[in-house]
Amino acid sequence: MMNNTPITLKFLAEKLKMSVSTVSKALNNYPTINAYTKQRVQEMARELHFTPNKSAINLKEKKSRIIGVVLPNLLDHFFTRSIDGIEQVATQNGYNVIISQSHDELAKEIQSANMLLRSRVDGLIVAISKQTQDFAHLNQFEHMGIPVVYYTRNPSFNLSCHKVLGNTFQGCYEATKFLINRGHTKIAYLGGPKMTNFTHDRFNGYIHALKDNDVAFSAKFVAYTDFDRENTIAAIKNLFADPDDMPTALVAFKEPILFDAIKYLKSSNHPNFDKIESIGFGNNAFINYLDSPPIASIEENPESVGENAIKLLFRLINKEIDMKNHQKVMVDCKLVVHG
Amino acid sequence: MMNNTPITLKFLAEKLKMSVSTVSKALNNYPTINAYTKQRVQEMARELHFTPNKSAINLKEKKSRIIGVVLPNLLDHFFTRSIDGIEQVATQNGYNVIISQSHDELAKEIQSANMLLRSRVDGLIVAISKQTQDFAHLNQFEHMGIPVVYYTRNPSFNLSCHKVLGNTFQGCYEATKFLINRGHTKIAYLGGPKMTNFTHDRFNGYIHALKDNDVAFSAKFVAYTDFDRENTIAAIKNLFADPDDMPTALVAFKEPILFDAIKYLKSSNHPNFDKIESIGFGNNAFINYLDSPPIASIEENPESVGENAIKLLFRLINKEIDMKNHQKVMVDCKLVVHG
DNA sequence: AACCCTATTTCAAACGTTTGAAATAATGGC
DNA sequence: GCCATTATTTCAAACGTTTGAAATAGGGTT
Repeated sequence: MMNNTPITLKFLAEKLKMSVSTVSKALNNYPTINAYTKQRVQEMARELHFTPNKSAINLKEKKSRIIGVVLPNLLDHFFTRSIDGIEQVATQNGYNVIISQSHDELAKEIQSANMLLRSRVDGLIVAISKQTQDFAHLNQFEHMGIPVVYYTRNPSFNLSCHKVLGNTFQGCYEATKFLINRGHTKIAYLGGPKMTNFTHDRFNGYIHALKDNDVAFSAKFVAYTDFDRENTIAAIKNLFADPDDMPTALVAFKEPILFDAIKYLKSSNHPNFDKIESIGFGNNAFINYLDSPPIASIEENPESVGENAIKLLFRLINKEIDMKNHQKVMVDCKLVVHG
Repeated sequence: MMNNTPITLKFLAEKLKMSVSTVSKALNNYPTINAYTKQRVQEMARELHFTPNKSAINLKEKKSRIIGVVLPNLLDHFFTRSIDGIEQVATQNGYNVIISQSHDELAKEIQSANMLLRSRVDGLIVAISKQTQDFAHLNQFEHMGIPVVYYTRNPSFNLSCHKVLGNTFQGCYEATKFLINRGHTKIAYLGGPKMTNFTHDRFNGYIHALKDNDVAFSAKFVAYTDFDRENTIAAIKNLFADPDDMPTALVAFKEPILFDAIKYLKSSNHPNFDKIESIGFGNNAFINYLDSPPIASIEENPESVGENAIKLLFRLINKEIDMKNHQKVMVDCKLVVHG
C-alpha cells in the first residue's frame, strides 16, 4: 500500500540500470536520448508514479514558477473574482499561485510577504492593506529582482510602481451621467475611507460628470463612510438632512454600503423612497434578491483586473519590460443596468 | 538598488570569513556557536537582508511546511470562511497554505492535486468536486505517505478516509424542530443534488425531526434542485402544486437556493406568502438586506470545520494518529434566529 | 612543556534535480 | 578491419541548506 522509498530519478535509474542523467533527459525528452530508452524510462516512471520534486527543480533552476498574491481578504467577491483571472493566466503559463490574506492588517501583510519571499516566488501581485504606509516588506522583492505589481489598491501617494487599477473615475463618471440622463439633478455621492484611493478617483468622476452635464455641485450631497454600518447610517442622515432639498439619487463607493443605505432609507420611511435611484460599485449577485435594488451597478471587472495584473507581471518576469520602467494599466468599469 | 549576487549562506560566510556551517548554525542558534560569532552573523544577515531559500531547506529536510487545500471555489463563502480557520492554525504551526480551486471539475481537481504533489505538501485538505467519483489522484498522496483529510464534501460511498463534516443532520433536525415548535405541520424540504451527500444527511435530519415530534411526513413536500434557478423554481412549483394542501414552512439545503425560492413565491403572489417561514443552510450576511428574510439560518460554522480539518491533519502529520486509522469528525451546526 | 578537557569551528556528505562536457558505443566509409 | 563520424550515455558539478563527525583552538593542570 504505502511506498516507503521515495521515487526519485536515482531510484528509477537503479531499477533501469542506467544513469540518473539519462533518466532525467529521457523524461525531459532530450533529442540525444534514444527513442527506445525514452520509452522504457517513461513507462517505468508512470508505473512507479514518479513525481518530480519541485523543491529540487526550483533550487537548480533558480525559479519557482510560483506567483505570490497578497490581498486583504477572500470574503470580498472583488478579490475572489480577481483571483480567477490571475489563476487562469498563471496556469496557462505553467505557474502556480499562492494566495495570502492580510486581513487588512500591516503585520499580517508583512508576514505574508516574508513567507512568499522565502518561497522565492517569481513575482508578486499585491493589493495592499488599509494600514500599509511603509513599503519595506514589499520593496525587498524588487531588491532581489522579483517584480511586484500592485493592483486595485493604489499606493500612489508615496510610491512609483507597477500598478493595475480599476478605472473608478470612469465608472463613477458613467454612473453619475446615467443618473443625470434619467433626469436627476440632486445626486448624492457616498464615498469610502477618505485617506486611501478608495474614493478620490471616484469622487472626481462624480464631479466631472456633474460639471460636463451642467449639474450644480452641492457639498451637502457628499458624505463619507467606511465599512461600519453605523457610520453609513450617519452619513445618509447627513445627506438627507435638509427636508427641503434632499437628493433623489445616490452613487456609492461600494455596494454593501449602498445596501445599508437603502435599508436605512426604507426603514426611516423616507417620503419619496420609491423614487430614489442608486448605483454602487460591485454588481453583487445578491442584488437579484433585493426588493428595492439599485437601478444599476458599476461592474469593476475584477477578473480582468486580475488578468491584467498577472499579464503585466509575466512581461516583467520575462524581461519584456524593464522593472524600473513603471507601468500603469487602467481597467474600465462597465455600467450594468438591472431589471 | 538591485542586488545581483543572491545573498546565501555562502555569501555571508565569505563576507565574514568563516565557514558556511558556522553561519548556518549561528543563524539557527546552535548552542555550540560562540555568542559573539552568533551576533556578528545575525547582524550581517539582517544588514544584507538574508532570506533563507525554502526550496533548499525543503530539499534537505524532506518537508515543505506547506499544506495544500483543494476546494471547489472561492465564491462560496462557506469555503472562504473555512480557509480562515485553516490558515490560522497553519500559521500558528509555522505552515503555509496553498489553495487551489477545482471549479467543481474533476479535470481541474486532478491538475491541482498533481501540482500540490509536486510541491511536496506535507498534507492535503480537500473538498471534492461534484464530479469526483474516482480518487486515484488523491490516493497518490497517501501512497507517498502524505495524509489527506476530506472535508465538507463527503465521499463516503466508495472511500474510507479521514473526514471532517458539518453535522448537517443535526442542523436540519434543529431547523425542522424549530419550525414545528412554531406551530408548523406542513414543512417542505428543498434538497440539493441527489447523488452527493449534499442532501442525504439533511433529509434524514428533517425526517427524524418530523417523526420525533409526531408530524406526518408527506412525500409531496419534498423536492430536489441544484444551483440552477430554473430548476429551483420548478421544484418550488411542485411543492406548492396542491392549492388545498400547501406547505407553510420550508427548509432548504442552501441559502442562495432558498432566496430564489422566496423570490419566486413572492413574485407568484402566493396567497399566504407573509406567513411562510423558511430556513436554509448558510447564514449569509446578505440576509440583512432582504425584505422577506428567512426566519432563521443554519450556521455551518465553516471556520470551525476548517480548523478541525487542519487540526486532524496535523495530528496525522505528527503521527499522533496512524494514517490508516481513519477518523471522522462532525462539527455541529447552530441555528441562528434572525430579527 | 606535555597533556587533557572543553569550546568552537570546519569538513563533507546529503537532499533531488539539471546540464554541458567527456566518455563510450554504434555505424558507415573505404 | 581501421578510422572517422555520429548517436547515445555517463560524469560531475552545481543549486542552498543542514548536521554529525572530525578538526582545531584555547585554557588549565600537573
